Amino acid sequence: MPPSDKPRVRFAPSPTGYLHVGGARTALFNWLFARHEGGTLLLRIEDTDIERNRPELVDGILEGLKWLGIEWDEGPLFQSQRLDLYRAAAERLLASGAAFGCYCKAAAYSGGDATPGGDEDQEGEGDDEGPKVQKSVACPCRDLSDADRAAKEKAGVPRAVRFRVPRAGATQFEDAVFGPREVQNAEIEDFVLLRSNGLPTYQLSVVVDDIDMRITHIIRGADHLSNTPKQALIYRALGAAPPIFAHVPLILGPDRTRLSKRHGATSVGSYAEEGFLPEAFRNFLALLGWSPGEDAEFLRTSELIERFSLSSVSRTNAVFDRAKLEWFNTQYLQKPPVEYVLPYVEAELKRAGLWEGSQASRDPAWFARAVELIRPRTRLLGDFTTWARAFFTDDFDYEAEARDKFWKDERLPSMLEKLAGALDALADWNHDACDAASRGVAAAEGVKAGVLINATRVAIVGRAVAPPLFETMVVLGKERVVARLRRAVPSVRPN
RNA sequence: GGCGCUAUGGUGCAACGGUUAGCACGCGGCCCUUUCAAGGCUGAAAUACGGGUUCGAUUCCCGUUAGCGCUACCA
Repeated sequence: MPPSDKPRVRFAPSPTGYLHVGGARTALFNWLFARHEGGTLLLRIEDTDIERNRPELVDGILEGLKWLGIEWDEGPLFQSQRLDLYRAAAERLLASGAAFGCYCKAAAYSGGDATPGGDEDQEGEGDDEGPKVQKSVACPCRDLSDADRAAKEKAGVPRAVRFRVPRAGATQFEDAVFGPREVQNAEIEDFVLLRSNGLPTYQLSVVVDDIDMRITHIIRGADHLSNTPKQALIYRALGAAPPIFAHVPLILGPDRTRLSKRHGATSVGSYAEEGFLPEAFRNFLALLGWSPGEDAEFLRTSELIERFSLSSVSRTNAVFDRAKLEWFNTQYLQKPPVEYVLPYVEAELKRAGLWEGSQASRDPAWFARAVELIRPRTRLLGDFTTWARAFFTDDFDYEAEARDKFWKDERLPSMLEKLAGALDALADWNHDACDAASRGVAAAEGVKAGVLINATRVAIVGRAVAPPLFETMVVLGKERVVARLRRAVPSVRPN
Protein backbone atom coordinates (compact mmCIF):
# COMPACT_ATOMS: atom_id res chain seq x y z
CA MET A 1 0.00 0.00 0.00
CA PRO A 2 1.55 3.26 -1.09
CA PRO A 3 1.64 6.09 1.41
CA SER A 4 -1.44 8.13 0.83
CA ASP A 5 -2.23 11.74 1.39
CA LYS A 6 -5.55 10.84 2.88
CA PRO A 7 -6.28 12.37 6.27
CA ARG A 8 -5.32 10.51 9.40
CA VAL A 9 -7.27 11.36 12.52
CA ARG A 10 -7.47 9.93 15.97
CA PHE A 11 -9.78 9.65 18.94
CA ALA A 12 -7.76 9.72 22.13
CA PRO A 13 -9.74 9.13 25.31
CA SER A 14 -8.14 8.74 28.69
CA PRO A 15 -9.44 5.92 30.84
CA THR A 16 -10.49 8.00 33.78
CA GLY A 17 -14.17 7.28 33.28
CA TYR A 18 -16.69 5.71 30.95
CA LEU A 19 -17.23 6.94 27.40
CA HIS A 20 -19.35 9.99 27.96
CA VAL A 21 -21.57 11.89 25.59
CA GLY A 22 -18.97 14.55 24.82
CA GLY A 23 -16.28 12.02 24.05
CA ALA A 24 -18.70 10.05 21.92
CA ARG A 25 -19.52 13.13 19.88
CA THR A 26 -15.82 13.86 19.38
CA ALA A 27 -15.26 10.26 18.33
CA LEU A 28 -18.23 10.49 15.98
CA PHE A 29 -16.94 13.63 14.28
CA ASN A 30 -13.53 12.04 13.82
CA TRP A 31 -15.15 8.98 12.35
CA LEU A 32 -17.49 10.88 10.05
CA PHE A 33 -14.60 12.99 8.85
CA ALA A 34 -12.37 9.98 8.24
CA ARG A 35 -15.08 8.11 6.37
CA HIS A 36 -16.08 11.13 4.36
CA GLU A 37 -12.50 11.75 3.32
CA GLY A 38 -11.58 8.14 2.86
CA GLY A 39 -9.02 8.59 5.60
CA THR A 40 -7.91 6.63 8.62
CA LEU A 41 -9.18 6.72 12.20
CA LEU A 42 -6.82 5.68 14.90
CA LEU A 43 -7.68 4.96 18.51
CA ARG A 44 -5.22 5.91 21.19
CA ILE A 45 -5.59 5.48 24.92
CA GLU A 46 -4.05 8.37 26.82
CA ASP A 47 -3.13 6.70 30.05
CA THR A 48 -0.10 8.60 31.25
CA ASP A 49 -1.67 9.74 34.48
CA ILE A 50 -1.04 6.74 36.64
CA GLU A 51 -2.85 8.41 39.53
CA ARG A 52 -6.31 8.46 38.05
CA ASN A 53 -6.15 5.85 35.35
CA ARG A 54 -8.48 2.90 35.62
CA PRO A 55 -7.24 0.36 33.07
CA GLU A 56 -10.40 -1.65 33.55
CA LEU A 57 -12.38 1.20 32.06
CA VAL A 58 -10.77 0.82 28.66
CA ASP A 59 -13.04 -2.06 27.73
CA GLY A 60 -16.09 -0.01 28.54
CA ILE A 61 -14.90 2.77 26.28
CA LEU A 62 -14.28 0.36 23.43
CA GLU A 63 -17.69 -1.15 23.96
CA GLY A 64 -19.30 2.24 23.87
CA LEU A 65 -17.61 3.02 20.57
CA LYS A 66 -18.66 -0.32 19.13
CA TRP A 67 -22.22 0.19 20.20
CA LEU A 68 -22.20 3.53 18.46
CA GLY A 69 -20.94 1.82 15.35
CA ILE A 70 -17.71 3.77 15.33
CA GLU A 71 -14.97 1.58 13.96
CA TRP A 72 -11.33 2.56 14.15
CA ASP A 73 -8.73 1.45 11.64
CA GLU A 74 -5.67 1.37 13.86
CA GLY A 75 -5.11 0.76 17.53
CA PRO A 76 -5.92 0.92 20.28
CA LEU A 77 -2.44 2.15 21.08
CA PHE A 78 -1.56 2.80 24.68
CA GLN A 79 0.60 5.74 25.68
CA SER A 80 1.69 3.87 28.77
CA GLN A 81 3.58 1.56 26.44
CA ARG A 82 5.34 4.35 24.61
CA LEU A 83 6.97 6.16 27.48
CA ASP A 84 10.47 5.84 26.03
CA LEU A 85 9.41 7.89 23.06
CA TYR A 86 8.29 10.79 25.21
CA ARG A 87 11.43 10.71 27.33
CA ALA A 88 13.58 10.69 24.22
CA ALA A 89 11.67 13.68 22.86
CA ALA A 90 12.15 15.52 26.13
CA GLU A 91 15.87 14.81 25.96
CA ARG A 92 16.05 16.17 22.45
CA LEU A 93 14.25 19.31 23.53
CA LEU A 94 16.60 19.64 26.47
CA ALA A 95 19.61 19.20 24.21
CA SER A 96 18.41 21.79 21.73
CA GLY A 97 17.72 24.26 24.48
CA ALA A 98 14.00 24.34 23.72
CA ALA A 99 13.40 22.93 27.17
CA PHE A 100 15.08 23.15 30.55
CA GLY A 101 15.22 21.23 33.79
CA CYS A 102 13.04 22.60 36.57
CA TYR A 103 13.66 21.96 40.23
CA CYS A 104 10.64 23.75 41.63
CA LYS A 105 8.36 21.96 44.03
CA ALA A 106 5.42 20.42 42.19
CA ALA A 107 2.28 22.45 42.73
CA ALA A 108 -0.89 20.46 42.88
CA TYR A 109 -4.00 21.88 41.33
CA SER A 110 -6.16 23.53 43.94
CA GLY A 111 -9.18 24.35 41.83
CA GLY A 112 -10.19 27.83 40.80
CA ASP A 113 -7.56 30.49 40.87
CA ALA A 114 -6.25 29.29 44.13
CA THR A 115 -3.90 31.41 46.18
CA PRO A 116 -4.00 29.14 49.19
CA GLY A 117 -4.34 32.23 51.32
CA GLY A 118 -5.19 30.05 54.25
CA ASP A 119 -7.20 31.19 57.25
CA GLU A 120 -9.78 33.71 56.25
CA ASP A 121 -11.52 35.37 59.12
CA GLN A 122 -15.22 35.69 58.68
CA GLU A 123 -16.31 38.81 56.91
CA GLY A 124 -13.49 41.10 57.83
CA GLU A 125 -14.50 44.65 57.35
CA GLY A 126 -12.88 46.35 54.44
CA ASP A 127 -11.64 43.04 53.14
CA ASP A 128 -11.62 43.69 49.40
CA GLU A 129 -9.90 40.49 48.43
CA GLY A 130 -6.43 41.86 48.92
CA PRO A 131 -3.88 41.97 46.15
CA LYS A 132 -4.07 38.95 43.88
CA VAL A 133 -0.75 37.34 43.33
CA GLN A 134 0.13 37.70 39.68
CA LYS A 135 1.29 34.33 38.53
CA SER A 136 4.54 34.59 36.68
CA VAL A 137 4.60 32.76 33.37
CA ALA A 138 8.33 32.19 33.35
CA CYS A 139 9.78 29.55 35.62
CA PRO A 140 12.82 30.79 37.56
CA CYS A 141 14.69 27.64 36.66
CA ARG A 142 14.94 28.61 33.01
CA ASP A 143 17.86 30.87 33.80
CA LEU A 144 19.73 28.62 36.20
CA SER A 145 23.46 28.53 35.64
CA ASP A 146 25.22 25.27 34.90
CA ALA A 147 26.72 25.37 38.34
CA ASP A 148 23.33 25.79 39.97
CA ARG A 149 21.94 22.87 38.00
CA ALA A 150 24.83 20.70 38.96
CA ALA A 151 24.29 21.56 42.58
CA LYS A 152 20.58 20.74 42.41
CA GLU A 153 21.30 17.47 40.70
CA LYS A 154 23.93 16.60 43.25
CA ALA A 155 21.52 17.36 46.05
CA GLY A 156 19.07 15.01 44.43
CA VAL A 157 16.36 17.60 43.88
CA PRO A 158 13.69 16.06 41.66
CA ARG A 159 13.78 17.47 38.17
CA ALA A 160 10.93 18.08 35.80
CA VAL A 161 11.32 19.27 32.24
CA ARG A 162 9.67 22.47 31.15
CA PHE A 163 9.33 24.04 27.74
CA ARG A 164 11.27 27.25 27.32
CA VAL A 165 8.50 29.44 25.97
CA PRO A 166 9.78 32.40 23.96
CA ARG A 167 9.31 35.60 25.92
CA ALA A 168 8.36 37.60 22.88
CA GLY A 169 6.49 37.08 19.69
CA ALA A 170 3.32 35.13 19.03
CA THR A 171 2.43 31.58 18.15
CA GLN A 172 -0.12 30.73 15.56
CA PHE A 173 -1.91 27.70 14.28
CA GLU A 174 -4.76 26.84 11.98
CA ASP A 175 -8.14 25.75 13.25
CA ALA A 176 -10.65 24.41 10.76
CA VAL A 177 -13.52 25.49 12.98
CA PHE A 178 -12.30 28.64 14.69
CA GLY A 179 -10.11 29.91 11.90
CA PRO A 180 -6.50 31.07 12.10
CA ARG A 181 -5.43 31.62 15.69
CA GLU A 182 -2.62 33.59 17.22
CA VAL A 183 -1.66 34.08 20.86
CA GLN A 184 1.05 36.15 22.44
CA ASN A 185 3.86 34.02 23.81
CA ALA A 186 3.97 36.26 26.83
CA GLU A 187 0.66 34.70 27.81
CA ILE A 188 2.05 31.21 27.84
CA GLU A 189 3.75 29.83 30.92
CA ASP A 190 6.78 27.58 30.87
CA PHE A 191 4.67 24.46 30.96
CA VAL A 192 5.84 21.05 32.07
CA LEU A 193 6.71 18.43 29.47
CA LEU A 194 8.06 15.68 31.66
CA ARG A 195 7.07 15.31 35.29
CA SER A 196 9.66 14.73 37.94
CA ASN A 197 8.55 11.09 38.04
CA GLY A 198 9.63 10.71 34.45
CA LEU A 199 6.16 10.47 33.00
CA PRO A 200 5.16 12.86 30.23
CA THR A 201 2.36 15.37 30.55
CA TYR A 202 -0.48 15.45 28.09
CA GLN A 203 1.09 18.30 26.15
CA LEU A 204 4.20 16.32 25.36
CA SER A 205 2.77 12.87 24.76
CA VAL A 206 -0.02 14.12 22.55
CA VAL A 207 2.36 15.95 20.26
CA VAL A 208 4.96 13.21 20.13
CA ASP A 209 2.29 10.68 19.28
CA ASP A 210 0.48 12.81 16.76
CA ILE A 211 3.77 13.38 14.96
CA ASP A 212 4.75 9.74 15.17
CA MET A 213 1.34 8.56 14.01
CA ARG A 214 1.29 11.11 11.20
CA ILE A 215 -1.98 12.63 12.29
CA THR A 216 -3.14 15.28 9.83
CA HIS A 217 -6.21 16.64 11.60
CA ILE A 218 -6.76 16.89 15.31
CA ILE A 219 -10.48 16.94 16.00
CA ARG A 220 -11.18 17.34 19.70
CA GLY A 221 -13.19 19.29 22.26
CA ALA A 222 -12.94 23.06 22.40
CA ASP A 223 -11.67 22.82 25.94
CA HIS A 224 -8.29 22.18 24.33
CA LEU A 225 -8.34 25.32 22.26
CA SER A 226 -6.52 27.46 24.81
CA ASN A 227 -3.69 24.98 25.20
CA THR A 228 -3.14 24.43 21.53
CA PRO A 229 -0.48 27.14 21.18
CA LYS A 230 1.69 25.15 23.59
CA GLN A 231 1.40 22.18 21.33
CA ALA A 232 2.16 24.23 18.25
CA LEU A 233 5.31 25.35 20.03
CA ILE A 234 6.33 21.77 20.72
CA TYR A 235 5.71 20.71 17.15
CA ARG A 236 8.06 23.37 15.84
CA ALA A 237 10.68 22.70 18.49
CA LEU A 238 10.59 19.08 17.42
CA GLY A 239 11.01 20.11 13.82
CA ALA A 240 7.53 19.13 12.73
CA ALA A 241 4.78 21.12 11.12
CA PRO A 242 1.63 21.38 13.23
CA PRO A 243 -1.40 19.61 11.75
CA ILE A 244 -4.78 21.20 11.17
CA PHE A 245 -6.74 21.53 14.38
CA ALA A 246 -10.50 21.38 14.57
CA HIS A 247 -11.97 22.21 17.94
CA VAL A 248 -15.56 21.27 18.35
CA PRO A 249 -17.87 23.07 20.77
CA LEU A 250 -18.66 21.56 24.13
CA ILE A 251 -21.86 19.80 25.11
CA LEU A 252 -23.63 21.35 28.06
CA GLY A 253 -26.35 20.24 30.44
CA PRO A 254 -29.76 21.94 30.60
CA ASP A 255 -28.32 24.45 33.08
CA ARG A 256 -25.68 25.38 30.52
CA THR A 257 -22.79 24.07 32.55
CA ARG A 258 -20.55 21.41 31.18
CA LEU A 259 -22.37 18.10 30.96
CA SER A 260 -21.54 15.94 33.97
CA LYS A 261 -22.94 13.25 36.22
CA ARG A 262 -24.99 15.89 37.96
CA HIS A 263 -27.11 16.03 34.85
CA GLY A 264 -28.00 12.36 35.05
CA ALA A 265 -26.96 9.82 32.47
CA THR A 266 -23.87 10.92 30.59
CA SER A 267 -22.31 7.63 29.57
CA VAL A 268 -23.26 6.23 26.21
CA GLY A 269 -23.62 2.87 27.89
CA SER A 270 -26.54 4.12 29.91
CA TYR A 271 -28.32 5.19 26.73
CA ALA A 272 -27.76 1.77 25.24
CA GLU A 273 -29.30 0.22 28.33
CA GLU A 274 -32.19 2.62 28.25
CA GLY A 275 -33.21 1.33 24.86
CA PHE A 276 -31.95 3.88 22.39
CA LEU A 277 -30.96 2.71 18.94
CA PRO A 278 -27.33 3.44 18.09
CA GLU A 279 -28.18 5.09 14.82
CA ALA A 280 -30.71 7.39 16.47
CA PHE A 281 -28.15 8.35 19.05
CA ARG A 282 -25.60 8.98 16.32
CA ASN A 283 -28.00 11.13 14.33
CA PHE A 284 -28.82 13.17 17.42
CA LEU A 285 -25.18 13.54 18.43
CA ALA A 286 -24.11 14.57 14.95
CA LEU A 287 -26.50 17.49 15.05
CA LEU A 288 -25.01 18.79 18.27
CA GLY A 289 -22.52 21.30 16.98
CA TRP A 290 -22.86 20.46 13.34
CA SER A 291 -25.43 21.08 10.68
CA PRO A 292 -25.74 19.62 7.19
CA GLY A 293 -27.14 22.93 6.06
CA GLU A 294 -30.68 23.45 4.88
CA ASP A 295 -33.13 22.04 7.33
CA ALA A 296 -32.31 18.39 7.11
CA GLU A 297 -32.46 16.54 10.41
CA PHE A 298 -33.32 12.92 9.95
CA LEU A 299 -30.11 11.68 8.40
CA ARG A 300 -29.19 8.04 8.13
CA THR A 301 -25.56 7.32 8.83
CA SER A 302 -24.61 7.11 5.18
CA GLU A 303 -26.00 10.60 4.67
CA LEU A 304 -24.14 11.84 7.70
CA ILE A 305 -20.89 10.56 6.22
CA GLU A 306 -21.72 11.97 2.84
CA ARG A 307 -22.48 15.44 4.13
CA PHE A 308 -20.06 15.86 7.00
CA SER A 309 -17.50 18.62 6.86
CA LEU A 310 -15.45 20.43 9.46
CA SER A 311 -16.29 23.79 7.95
CA SER A 312 -19.90 23.47 8.97
CA VAL A 313 -19.10 22.66 12.57
CA SER A 314 -20.52 25.29 14.88
CA ARG A 315 -18.52 27.36 17.34
CA THR A 316 -21.16 27.61 20.01
CA ASN A 317 -21.65 25.15 22.83
CA ALA A 318 -24.78 23.04 22.61
CA VAL A 319 -27.20 21.89 25.27
CA PHE A 320 -27.94 18.18 25.37
CA ASP A 321 -31.69 17.88 24.83
CA ARG A 322 -33.01 14.58 26.05
CA ALA A 323 -36.47 15.15 24.61
CA LYS A 324 -35.10 15.56 21.14
CA LEU A 325 -32.96 12.46 21.53
CA GLU A 326 -36.14 10.54 22.32
CA TRP A 327 -37.83 11.98 19.28
CA PHE A 328 -34.99 10.73 17.11
CA ASN A 329 -35.37 7.33 18.69
CA THR A 330 -39.06 7.16 17.85
CA GLN A 331 -38.21 8.08 14.29
CA TYR A 332 -35.73 5.25 13.98
CA LEU A 333 -38.08 2.86 15.73
CA GLN A 334 -40.97 3.76 13.43
CA LYS A 335 -39.82 4.93 10.03
CA PRO A 336 -37.43 2.32 8.61
CA PRO A 337 -38.74 -1.03 7.35
CA VAL A 338 -39.65 -3.35 10.26
CA GLU A 339 -36.73 -5.60 9.45
CA TYR A 340 -34.48 -2.81 10.66
CA VAL A 341 -35.77 -2.91 14.22
CA LEU A 342 -36.44 -6.64 14.52
CA PRO A 343 -32.93 -7.52 15.75
CA TYR A 344 -33.07 -4.81 18.39
CA VAL A 345 -36.47 -5.93 19.60
CA GLU A 346 -35.27 -9.52 19.68
CA ALA A 347 -32.34 -8.51 21.84
CA GLU A 348 -34.68 -6.60 24.11
CA LEU A 349 -37.00 -9.60 24.47
CA LYS A 350 -34.05 -11.82 25.30
CA ARG A 351 -32.86 -9.35 27.85
CA ALA A 352 -36.26 -9.47 29.48
CA GLY A 353 -36.39 -13.25 29.30
CA LEU A 354 -39.37 -13.24 26.95
CA TRP A 355 -37.74 -14.71 23.89
CA GLU A 356 -36.98 -18.35 24.57
CA GLY A 357 -39.82 -20.57 23.47
CA SER A 358 -42.02 -17.65 22.52
CA GLN A 359 -44.12 -17.41 19.40
CA ALA A 360 -41.85 -14.53 18.41
CA SER A 361 -38.86 -16.84 18.31
CA ARG A 362 -40.71 -19.62 16.50
CA ASP A 363 -42.55 -17.59 13.92
CA PRO A 364 -40.54 -14.77 12.29
CA ALA A 365 -43.44 -13.61 10.18
CA TRP A 366 -45.66 -13.33 13.22
CA PHE A 367 -42.90 -11.53 15.11
CA ALA A 368 -42.63 -8.95 12.33
CA ARG A 369 -46.40 -8.42 12.32
CA ALA A 370 -46.51 -7.94 16.07
CA VAL A 371 -43.65 -5.46 16.03
CA GLU A 372 -45.25 -3.58 13.17
CA LEU A 373 -48.42 -3.28 15.20
CA ILE A 374 -46.68 -2.18 18.36
CA ARG A 375 -43.96 0.13 17.14
CA PRO A 376 -46.04 3.15 16.15
CA ARG A 377 -46.37 3.96 19.82
CA THR A 378 -42.95 3.07 21.11
CA ARG A 379 -40.27 5.50 22.12
CA LEU A 380 -37.65 3.25 23.65
CA LEU A 381 -36.87 -0.40 23.09
CA GLY A 382 -38.04 -1.13 26.60
CA ASP A 383 -41.59 -0.34 25.54
CA PHE A 384 -41.71 -3.72 23.84
CA THR A 385 -41.26 -5.49 27.14
CA THR A 386 -43.15 -3.16 29.41
CA TRP A 387 -46.49 -2.03 28.12
CA ALA A 388 -46.36 -4.38 25.13
CA ARG A 389 -45.35 -7.36 27.25
CA ALA A 390 -48.65 -9.18 26.73
CA PHE A 391 -47.89 -9.58 23.05
CA PHE A 392 -45.01 -11.85 23.87
CA THR A 393 -46.11 -13.77 26.96
CA ASP A 394 -49.26 -14.83 28.75
CA ASP A 395 -47.64 -13.81 31.98
CA PHE A 396 -48.79 -10.24 32.40
CA ASP A 397 -50.68 -8.13 34.93
CA TYR A 398 -53.61 -5.79 34.66
CA GLU A 399 -52.33 -2.30 35.12
CA ALA A 400 -54.03 -0.58 38.04
CA GLU A 401 -54.85 2.62 36.17
CA ALA A 402 -56.29 0.62 33.32
CA ARG A 403 -58.63 -1.34 35.59
CA ASP A 404 -59.72 1.80 37.37
CA LYS A 405 -60.44 3.53 34.12
CA PHE A 406 -62.08 0.85 32.02
CA TRP A 407 -63.40 -1.83 34.36
CA LYS A 408 -65.99 0.26 36.09
CA ASP A 409 -69.28 -0.94 34.61
CA GLU A 410 -70.76 -3.79 36.65
CA ARG A 411 -72.21 -5.45 33.55
CA LEU A 412 -68.70 -6.02 32.25
CA PRO A 413 -68.04 -9.51 33.65
CA SER A 414 -71.03 -11.01 31.95
CA MET A 415 -70.42 -9.03 28.77
CA LEU A 416 -66.86 -10.22 28.59
CA GLU A 417 -68.06 -13.76 29.13
CA LYS A 418 -70.52 -13.38 26.26
CA LEU A 419 -67.88 -11.79 24.08
CA ALA A 420 -65.59 -14.71 24.70
CA GLY A 421 -68.34 -17.04 23.53
CA ALA A 422 -69.13 -14.97 20.47
CA LEU A 423 -65.49 -14.76 19.45
CA ASP A 424 -64.96 -18.42 20.10
CA ALA A 425 -67.81 -19.18 17.71
CA LEU A 426 -66.20 -17.21 14.88
CA ALA A 427 -65.34 -19.27 11.83
CA ASP A 428 -62.96 -16.72 10.35
CA TRP A 429 -60.57 -14.83 12.56
CA ASN A 430 -60.02 -11.45 11.07
CA HIS A 431 -60.40 -7.77 11.90
CA ASP A 432 -63.94 -7.32 10.59
CA ALA A 433 -65.25 -10.49 12.16
CA CYS A 434 -63.88 -9.51 15.55
CA ASP A 435 -65.25 -6.02 15.08
CA ALA A 436 -68.75 -7.25 14.22
CA ALA A 437 -68.85 -9.80 17.02
CA SER A 438 -67.78 -7.22 19.60
CA ARG A 439 -70.19 -4.56 18.49
CA GLY A 440 -72.92 -7.17 18.39
CA VAL A 441 -72.40 -8.06 22.03
CA ALA A 442 -72.29 -4.41 23.05
CA ALA A 443 -75.49 -3.67 21.17
CA ALA A 444 -77.28 -6.64 22.65
CA GLU A 445 -76.31 -5.43 26.10
CA GLY A 446 -77.30 -1.88 25.34
CA VAL A 447 -73.85 -0.55 25.98
CA LYS A 448 -71.75 1.76 23.87
CA ALA A 449 -69.20 -0.17 21.87
CA GLY A 450 -66.37 1.87 23.31
CA VAL A 451 -67.10 0.66 26.80
CA LEU A 452 -66.74 -2.95 25.81
CA ILE A 453 -63.80 -2.29 23.51
CA ASN A 454 -61.76 -0.51 26.14
CA ALA A 455 -62.58 -3.08 28.79
CA THR A 456 -61.64 -5.86 26.41
CA ARG A 457 -58.33 -4.27 25.63
CA VAL A 458 -57.41 -4.28 29.28
CA ALA A 459 -58.52 -7.89 29.53
CA ILE A 460 -56.35 -9.13 26.71
CA VAL A 461 -53.23 -7.00 27.01
CA GLY A 462 -53.50 -5.63 30.55
CA ARG A 463 -53.07 -2.03 29.52
CA ALA A 464 -55.18 1.00 28.75
CA VAL A 465 -52.60 2.08 26.22
CA ALA A 466 -52.16 -0.37 23.39
CA PRO A 467 -52.72 -0.77 19.65
CA PRO A 468 -56.22 -0.80 18.15
CA LEU A 469 -58.20 -3.66 19.62
CA PHE A 470 -59.23 -5.68 16.61
CA GLU A 471 -55.82 -5.62 15.05
CA THR A 472 -54.49 -6.73 18.39
CA MET A 473 -56.96 -9.61 18.44
CA VAL A 474 -55.89 -10.74 14.99
CA VAL A 475 -52.23 -10.77 15.97
CA LEU A 476 -52.83 -12.48 19.28
CA GLY A 477 -55.01 -15.18 17.73
CA LYS A 478 -58.41 -16.53 18.66
CA GLU A 479 -57.31 -19.05 21.20
CA ARG A 480 -55.34 -16.61 23.26
CA VAL A 481 -57.92 -13.88 23.08
CA VAL A 482 -60.73 -16.12 24.21
CA ALA A 483 -58.67 -17.62 26.99
CA ARG A 484 -57.55 -14.24 28.23
CA LEU A 485 -61.11 -12.93 28.24
CA ARG A 486 -62.28 -15.85 30.35
CA ARG A 487 -59.30 -15.53 32.60
CA ALA A 488 -60.05 -11.86 33.17
CA VAL A 489 -63.71 -12.23 34.07
CA PRO A 490 -63.21 -12.97 37.78
CA SER A 491 -60.97 -9.94 38.09
CA VAL A 492 -63.39 -7.56 36.47
CA ARG A 493 -65.43 -6.89 39.53
CA PRO A 494 -65.85 -3.29 40.49
CA ASN A 495 -64.33 -2.99 43.94
C1' G B 1 -7.83 38.04 38.60
C1' G B 2 -5.45 37.23 33.46
C1' C B 3 -6.09 35.39 28.52
C1' G B 4 -9.37 33.40 24.98
C1' C B 5 -13.99 31.72 22.71
C1' U B 6 -19.19 32.36 21.99
C1' A B 7 -23.98 35.05 21.71
C1' U B 8 -30.89 33.80 16.50
C1' G B 9 -37.63 31.52 20.14
C1' G B 10 -37.16 27.19 26.20
C1' U B 11 -33.70 23.60 23.16
C1' G B 12 -30.88 22.05 18.49
C1' C B 13 -29.92 24.19 13.87
C1' A B 14 -30.97 27.62 8.89
C1' A B 15 -30.58 32.45 6.86
C1' C B 16 -22.93 33.50 5.57
C1' G B 17 -25.47 42.57 3.62
C1' G B 18 -31.55 42.84 1.12
C1' U B 19 -36.55 36.83 3.43
C1' U B 20 -43.30 38.51 6.20
C1' A B 21 -36.05 35.73 10.08
C1' G B 22 -36.89 29.27 8.00
C1' C B 23 -36.86 24.00 9.96
C1' A B 24 -37.05 20.52 13.97
C1' C B 25 -37.83 19.15 19.32
C1' G B 26 -40.87 20.75 23.21
C1' C B 27 -45.49 23.44 24.52
C1' G B 28 -51.04 24.97 23.27
C1' G B 29 -55.31 24.24 19.91
C1' C B 30 -57.97 21.62 15.99
C1' C B 31 -58.65 17.21 12.83
C1' C B 32 -58.45 11.87 12.91
C1' U B 33 -60.20 8.33 16.78
C1' U B 34 -61.87 2.74 20.40
C1' U B 35 -57.31 3.83 24.64
C1' C B 36 -52.50 5.85 23.65
C1' A B 37 -49.32 7.12 20.06
C1' A B 38 -48.34 8.29 15.07
C1' G B 39 -49.98 11.51 11.21
C1' G B 40 -52.26 16.24 9.15
C1' C B 41 -53.42 21.42 10.07
C1' U B 42 -52.53 25.33 13.28
C1' G B 43 -50.90 28.93 17.51
C1' A B 44 -47.47 31.27 20.97
C1' A B 45 -42.28 31.96 21.01
C1' A B 46 -35.86 34.65 18.91
C1' U B 47 -31.70 38.05 16.22
C1' A B 48 -28.52 39.88 24.47
C1' C B 49 -27.64 45.48 24.97
C1' G B 50 -25.32 50.07 23.05
C1' G B 51 -22.61 52.39 19.38
C1' G B 52 -20.67 52.55 14.56
C1' U B 53 -19.77 51.04 8.83
C1' U B 54 -23.48 50.80 4.87
C1' C B 55 -28.65 52.90 0.61
C1' G B 56 -29.61 48.60 3.74
C1' A B 57 -27.57 44.89 9.12
C1' U B 58 -29.12 38.59 12.36
C1' U B 59 -24.91 38.91 9.10
C1' C B 60 -19.05 43.41 9.20
C1' C B 61 -16.30 46.56 13.31
C1' C B 62 -15.99 48.41 18.53
C1' G B 63 -17.72 48.45 23.53
C1' U B 64 -20.93 46.43 27.46
C1' U B 65 -23.17 42.30 29.58
C1' A B 66 -23.66 37.15 30.07
C1' G B 67 -22.08 32.12 29.48
C1' C B 68 -18.25 28.84 28.70
C1' G B 69 -13.06 27.43 28.32
C1' C B 70 -7.90 27.73 29.68
C1' U B 71 -4.74 29.60 33.33
C1' A B 72 -2.14 21.53 37.00
C1' C B 73 4.24 17.93 37.48
C1' C B 74 -5.17 16.29 34.80
C1' A B 75 -6.23 15.04 30.22
